[in-house]
Amino acid sequence: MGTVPNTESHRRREILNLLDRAYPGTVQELCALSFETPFQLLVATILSAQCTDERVNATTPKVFEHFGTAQEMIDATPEELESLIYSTGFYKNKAKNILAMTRVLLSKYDGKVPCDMESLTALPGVGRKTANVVRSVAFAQPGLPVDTHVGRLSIRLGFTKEKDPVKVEMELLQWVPPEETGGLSLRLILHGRSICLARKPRCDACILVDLCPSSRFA
DNA sequence: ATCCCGAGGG
DNA sequence: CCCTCTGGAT
Repeated sequence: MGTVPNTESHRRREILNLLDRAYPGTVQELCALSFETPFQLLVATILSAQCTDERVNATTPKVFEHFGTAQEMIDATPEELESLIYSTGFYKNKAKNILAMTRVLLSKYDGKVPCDMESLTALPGVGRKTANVVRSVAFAQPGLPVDTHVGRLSIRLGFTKEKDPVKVEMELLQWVPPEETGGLSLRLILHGRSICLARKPRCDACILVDLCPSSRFA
């Protein structure tokens, strides 16, 4: 037989292993958003657009104090919600989307968050990235959120040449084990924020230098 | 100035 | 595919 070792698949596997070691923990532990239910994670993720997790976590306790479930959220007025989430930015869109999304949850899903991709992305204000966060973190389902970091690092690491987030996701799903998709996304985000910066990647401090085709030491 | 776990509309 | 929506931290 003498199967020739697939060096590319080995390289990818080694990158996943190194990321696991550098950023250990379960998907739930790696997710920086604080939440208690799928509904709360969904709201927190909508709020996280162009906003730090830290600010989202400073905001959600006050929101969930009165509007922690779909049944409670439906009673919030747009103005009330807007003022509560104001500091997360895009507050008008976010408030409108959260309320519209809540209405659909109540009318179609008995107030519960669905876990399949089609139902999730059909919700107002819920795109593919948000749906993948909810699936992988709240439901422990396969899901690979591709944000700006995941997209950038995927190109630099030679995982893809695509820039479209959906295409990046599709390519990664072809070889990343389903149970590792959520964790990989979170680890790439953490690595992108701390080391593989958009402007000045800190290759000198990167644990992946030897495996990265874009390293300045490559 | 630039970045922070985006989504919808034209 | 481009634009818009937005405040806060650095």
